[in-house]
Amino acid sequence: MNVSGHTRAQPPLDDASAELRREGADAGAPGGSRSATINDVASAAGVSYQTVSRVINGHPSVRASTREQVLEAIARLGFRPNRVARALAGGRIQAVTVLASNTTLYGQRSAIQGIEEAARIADFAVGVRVIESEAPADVADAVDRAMERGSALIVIAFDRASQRALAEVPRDVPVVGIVETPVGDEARLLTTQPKPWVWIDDRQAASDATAYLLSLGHKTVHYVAIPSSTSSSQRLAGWQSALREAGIAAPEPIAAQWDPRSGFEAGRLLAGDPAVTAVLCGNDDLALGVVKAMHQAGRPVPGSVSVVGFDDVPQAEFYTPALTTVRLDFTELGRAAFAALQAQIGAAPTARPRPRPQLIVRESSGPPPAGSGGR
Amino acid sequence: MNVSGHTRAQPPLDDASAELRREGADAGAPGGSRSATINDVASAAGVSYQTVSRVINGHPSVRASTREQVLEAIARLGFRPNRVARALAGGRIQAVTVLASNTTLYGQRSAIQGIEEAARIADFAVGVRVIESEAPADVADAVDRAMERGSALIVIAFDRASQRALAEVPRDVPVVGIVETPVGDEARLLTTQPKPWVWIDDRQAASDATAYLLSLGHKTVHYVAIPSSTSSSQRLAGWQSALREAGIAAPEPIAAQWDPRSGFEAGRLLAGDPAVTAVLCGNDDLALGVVKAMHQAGRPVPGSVSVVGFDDVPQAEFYTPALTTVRLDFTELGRAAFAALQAQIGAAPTARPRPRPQLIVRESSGPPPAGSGGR
DNA sequence: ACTCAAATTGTGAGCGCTCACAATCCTGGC
DNA sequence: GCCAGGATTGTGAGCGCTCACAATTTGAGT
Repeated sequence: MNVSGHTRAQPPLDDASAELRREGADAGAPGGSRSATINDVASAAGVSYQTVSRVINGHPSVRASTREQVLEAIARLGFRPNRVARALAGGRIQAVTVLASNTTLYGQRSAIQGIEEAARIADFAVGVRVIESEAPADVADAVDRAMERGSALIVIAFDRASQRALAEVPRDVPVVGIVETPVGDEARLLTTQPKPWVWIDDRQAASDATAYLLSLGHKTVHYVAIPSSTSSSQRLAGWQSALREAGIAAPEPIAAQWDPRSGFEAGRLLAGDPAVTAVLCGNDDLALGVVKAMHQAGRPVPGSVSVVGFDDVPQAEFYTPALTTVRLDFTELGRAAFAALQAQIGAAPTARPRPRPQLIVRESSGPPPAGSGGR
Repeated sequence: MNVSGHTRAQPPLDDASAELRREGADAGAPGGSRSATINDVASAAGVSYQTVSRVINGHPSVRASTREQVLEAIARLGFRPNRVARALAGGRIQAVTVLASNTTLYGQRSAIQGIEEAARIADFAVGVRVIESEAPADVADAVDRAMERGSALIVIAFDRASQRALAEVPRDVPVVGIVETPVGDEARLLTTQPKPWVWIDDRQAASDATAYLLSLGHKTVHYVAIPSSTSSSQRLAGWQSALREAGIAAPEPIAAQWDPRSGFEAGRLLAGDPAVTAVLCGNDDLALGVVKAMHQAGRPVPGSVSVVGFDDVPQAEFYTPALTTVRLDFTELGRAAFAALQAQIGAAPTARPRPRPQLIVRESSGPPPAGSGGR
């Protein structure tokens, strides 16, 4: 790794890079001097600064002709309202901060991507703040910082730390939680105490995936679970219910983390048991690890064991074998979260379609081996 | 997908969630009323607001005893300086915005992760802004927005759009570019015109990886390239130089994108040619696609073809076969970028170690098949 | 033409903090 | 014991914008 430690050149500028600079800049900001303020626009348009403020905020009672002039001056001066000043003065919120415990896991990063995209369209600034640990102090700190005046919050609450963070957000701050499918008490509570939460309902999908494996002839389906913020997730519940419907007692789920290594370890455990012929995994990384472990244990996938994941990461199609998995559209979920936030702060809520999870059958699943299959 | 469209409950609050709220909050912010300002602290400590300002900014000339009192008042009131007001008043910069063309690709997302981590430690807020397209207007817009007063910039410039963005940042804005290894003219320019850029020097690594494949007995090594913002990347150059040193004419590199599908297509192309026994890929996703294509074409990896990637994504170890690849520490690169930024804006630059790329040999590479190998 | 309300515009104040400067306080030296 | 000069503290002003309100202009109605 190479780090050019030099400080950038000071005012005496060279022509080469100066030439590059404004090449293709949009209409505004001519010259390059300090950007125009609302006052500059006001005097340029011959109105008061307040009128300009009204125009840029879409206030109704401004005469059309006046608005025209102001708009023209804005364009001419390349004026851009200063978000910071706006926030200080207590204006409309124009920023979201995403609170998450991890920005690299597929679900979370995809959600962030969706939020960023929606926010960009709505001309919101987006901030990101990672919650360092589950420790109360860290959680409180993360919330405090993220809240800093002028920003709404979206909390990706897929684990304990972020779940706590979501709970700790003061009620006067606009917030939307991206959560696991509410279950049991929580779900019931939601009907009486609606909260601004969004989620992907994966119970049915988990059930479908399980039923699919069963239909292939497997006697049972094992489950390798991601950590759940709630005591029992709906993903797990869906798996259980499908098993129950088929009159099969659910085996003990294997508790794992989020990463492939954890899946690998779970896989090693499972590989030793010849009764294991079908494994449903909480996410694709886990599935990848399980497949690898099976492989190493001399149990080909799908020949000897079927493995199904959750997420459908872009790579899943190209794994060997290509992974059968449940597609979860986290990017869309992120967009939905942002839409919910807009609804909450009064901006027109763009109703979003609700794509459902979908089982994508590929190569990693098939009938059980002749010897052990058939029920 | 389920979206609870309800707005959050208004002031009439329920005890259950109220109980959750401040549970475990840190020392400060008792009660929950509007947070304390610098003035509250000032009167609580019996000094002027300016003295408080001096204390929170670590100004030297404040009597120790006074500082004590102020600090005590700050702690007692749970005061947190308001970042927004601070930015408005022209104080020290406390925010970075990361400009990138994509936040999900491994390199970029890892860099963002590193930046976030370093920024969090330095108590900086971090924003993210995606550059929509290469179009000048979009690029300019992204830069304009990101710049909005009070924020420094880090541009992840791995492709054309972001490279343009980097070039367009006005010179009075603190900025650090995360770039590809400078090459040719650009590298020469850097010696005279040092810029605040950081990069991972991957030329040697590319050369090493190529030499490694050659040492296994392959007659040549093919290269599947990621898009490069510079006309020729150092990754490509390293590959070429290793080939040249071995007295081998470099075959035409295959131009690809960043994604596995693109690698798959390149792989199909390559699979048809029996002379192809070793393929170096610009990243792991490409390698994954190439492996898949080879597999489908009946050319086992590494039995018939060796495939080597770049990045060492966390999954690489668990691919089948486990991927031989060059580990690139983008997270550390992100941290370095932030450190460079701090150096630039005067904050103490934490010198960062410089990890180097490293070839990780796993299962996807081996000697060429008996029939075609040996040189 | 004249009144009145509504529509439109302008004024005052301040968000919380930082600059630049002026006003104090203290210390030593004589 | 008095004064210079630095150390320490305080005051004034304003960042760019938004509130709340007051002032002005309209237009309808009679």
